[in-house]
Amino acid sequence: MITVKDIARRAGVSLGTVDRVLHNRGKVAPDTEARVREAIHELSYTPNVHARNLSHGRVFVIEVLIPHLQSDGGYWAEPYRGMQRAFARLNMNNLEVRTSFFNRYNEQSFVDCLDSIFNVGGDAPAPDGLLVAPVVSVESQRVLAERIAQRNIASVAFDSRLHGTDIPFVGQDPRQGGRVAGRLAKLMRDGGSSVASVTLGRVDLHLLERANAFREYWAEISSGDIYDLSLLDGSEEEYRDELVTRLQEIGADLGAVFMTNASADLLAQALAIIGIRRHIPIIGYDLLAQNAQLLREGRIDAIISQRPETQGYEAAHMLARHLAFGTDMDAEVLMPVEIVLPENMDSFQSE
Amino acid sequence: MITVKDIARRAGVSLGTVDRVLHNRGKVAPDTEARVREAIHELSYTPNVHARNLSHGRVFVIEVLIPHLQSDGGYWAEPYRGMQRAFARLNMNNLEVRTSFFNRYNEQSFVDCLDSIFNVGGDAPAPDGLLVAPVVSVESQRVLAERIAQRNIASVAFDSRLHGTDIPFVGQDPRQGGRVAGRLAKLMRDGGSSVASVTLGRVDLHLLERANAFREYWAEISSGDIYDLSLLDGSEEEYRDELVTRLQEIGADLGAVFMTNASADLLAQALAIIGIRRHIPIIGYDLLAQNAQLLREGRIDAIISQRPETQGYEAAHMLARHLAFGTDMDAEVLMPVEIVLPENMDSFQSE
DNA sequence: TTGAAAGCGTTACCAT
DNA sequence: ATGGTAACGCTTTCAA
Repeated sequence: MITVKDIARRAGVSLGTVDRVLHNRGKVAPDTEARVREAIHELSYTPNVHARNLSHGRVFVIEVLIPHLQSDGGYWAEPYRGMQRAFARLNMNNLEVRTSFFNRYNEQSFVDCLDSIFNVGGDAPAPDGLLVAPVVSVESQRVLAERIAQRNIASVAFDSRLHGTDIPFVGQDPRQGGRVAGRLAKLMRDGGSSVASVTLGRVDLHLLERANAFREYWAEISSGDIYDLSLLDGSEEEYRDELVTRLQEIGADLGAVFMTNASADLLAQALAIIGIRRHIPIIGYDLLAQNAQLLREGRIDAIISQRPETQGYEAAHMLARHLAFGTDMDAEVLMPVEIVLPENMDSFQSE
Repeated sequence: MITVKDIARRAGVSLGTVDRVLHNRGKVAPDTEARVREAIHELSYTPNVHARNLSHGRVFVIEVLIPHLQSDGGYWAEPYRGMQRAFARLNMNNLEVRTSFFNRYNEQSFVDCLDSIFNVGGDAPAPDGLLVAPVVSVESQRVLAERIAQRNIASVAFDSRLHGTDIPFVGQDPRQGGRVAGRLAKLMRDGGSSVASVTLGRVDLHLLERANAFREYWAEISSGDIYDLSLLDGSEEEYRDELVTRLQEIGADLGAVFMTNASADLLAQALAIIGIRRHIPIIGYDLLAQNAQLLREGRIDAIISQRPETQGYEAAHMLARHLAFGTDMDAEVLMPVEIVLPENMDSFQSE
C-alpha cells in the first residue's frame, strides 16, 4: 500500500506538504507541487479512507426531509427504511442523521421545516448533507433550491426531481411508468377499447407526467378513447361516487383503468358498484400494503413499482459516500419500472 | 463518541484488558470481565470501524470463482460487474480480490480451480472469503463444500445454491420464475391452449426447477397440454432443426413458448421456419444483449430477469462487510422476479 | 513556503 | 492476569 509517507519520500518533501497538495490548501511552491503530483501519479496513490476518517474526526450531519411516514398510504416509510439500511450498512460512527417530517399537503409545514433546518436567524450550523423528497409546489421547491444554493449543501432529491436545479436525483422516470401501464392495460383487457387514467388528490407534476405518457401510449397503439379522471378534492365517499358517475359515462367500451397513485381501493369499489359484467383490469401504482392486499385478492390486476426502498438506500448511500469519502455523485440514478403481478409479488416482499 | 478509553476508565482497567474482553482472547479474571462488559453495555459502546481497520492493517483476500465471462451469452459478466461495483464502493484498501474463471461445461476445469485456490499440497494461505457460482454437478459441489468446511472459509454462493449446505445464498428462487413465465404465457397468448418449455444444453437443477414450476402453473390455470423440450447436446443447427420438428408435432394448438435459459434466438428462428400464421409469444430468460435485441425487435415478447448485477453486488458486499466489519451474513438474499417488456426494458439498461 | 509532531480509536506486543 | 506503548495512515496545528 502506498501512503503519504511514500510520496513525501519520493518527492523529497514532508508529510505536511503532501497534504497541502492533496487538498489544494495553497502555500506550496509551484515546482514542489509538480514534484508531489508526479509522485502521486507515478505511485498511483489512493488515500486510506479509514485513516482519513479517523484523523479528521469530523462528524457529518445529514438531514432527511421527508413527508410524514403515515401519509400517502405509508409510502414514505419505504424510502425511509432504505435510508436507514444504507446508514446501518455503512456503519460509520462519524455520521449523524436527523429527520424532519413535513405535511406535503400543507406548504407551510414544508417551509417551516426549511426554516428550522437552515436555522434562519440562528447560529447553529446547517447540515452537511440533505436528503429531500421535494414533493411540494414549484414555489416551495424554489425556496428549497435557494437555501441549498446559499449554503452550498450537498443534496440529493429522491422520488421527484428538484425542479430547475441539477441536484442529483434518485427515482423513476414518470413517463416510462405511464407507458408500461399502457402496455399492461393492452395485455390484460378483455374487450373494450377505451381506457381511463385516474388521479386522486392535488395536482402533482410527477403524476401528471405518468398520466400523459399513458395517454400518449394508448393513442399510439389503439384507436380507443382515453379518459382522464382527475379528482382534486374530496372525502373517500365523494371520490368514489364521482368515480362511479364518470366511469358510467364511459360505459361499456371501458377496457382498463390506470390508477396513477395509490388508493386503487376506491377504484375497485367504484367498478364493483357499477357492476360491469366483463372484467375491467385495474393497474395500480406502488406496492403498498393495501395495494398488495388488493392484488392478492384479485381486486386489482397489476401494480407498477418504483422500488422506493432502493431509492432511499441509493440516495442515502450516495450522499454519505460523498461526504465521508469525497466521491462524486451521479447526476441521476433511475429506478427500473417494475411490473408486479400476483405471481411475482412475493418475490418483492422481502425488499 | 464512546471509545475503549471510556470503558477502560469506567471499568477501572487498562485498554489492553478491554480489548481482550472485546475479542474474547481470554486471560482476564471473571470479575474484571464482568465489570468491563457492564461498562460496554452501559455506555452502549460501538467500535470505530475506521480505527479498527486502520489498526489491524489486515488485508482480506477474497476469491471469486465464476464461469468464464464470455460463456452463457455473456451472462456471468453481469454479476461480476456487480461485484466490482461493490468492492469499488466499499473502497477499502485492505481488500484483495482474486478471480478464478472456470468452464462450467467441464467439471475438471472447476476441480482444477478448487485445487489451485485451496492450494492443495502447498503452503500459501487459503483466501479469507469465497464468492462462488456453484453451477456444476452435484458431485463437484460436494467437493467444494468439503473444502470450504475444512478450512472454514467465509463463503457466499450466488446464482445457484450450494447443494446440501447452509452457505449463504444470493439469487432467485427458480420456481417463482417458472410461475411468472406461466402467467405471461397466459396473458400474451393469442389463441392456442398448449404451451412448451424449452431448455437447451446440459441438465441444470436450477433450470429444471424453473421448467417444473412453469408446468405446474399451467396445469393449475389451463387444461391445455404442456410440452417439455429439453435438448441436451448439439450444434446450433441441430438444436434449431430439432425444435422445428418437435414444435411442428405440437401443431396448431401451441399458445406460447417459455425458454428457460438464454438463446431464445434459436427458438425465434424455429418458429419463423414453421411459419404459423398466428403470433406465438416467446418468453425468454435473462436480459442479455442478444435477448434485449430480440425483445426490441419484437422477435420475442417478454424476458424474465433475475437482476444478475445486483446478485453480484449483494453477494460481494455481504461478504466484504462480514470480513471487514464482522457483521453477520443473511442465510439467503432472494432477487425479485422481474418482468421485462419492450416498454420498460430501457429502464433496466443502466443497471 | 515548509517541516515536525501530536493525535484520532484500535490492536498487538512486550513487560510486569 | 494486567498495564503500558508503539503502530496503523492521515490531518492539523504550530514553529521555523
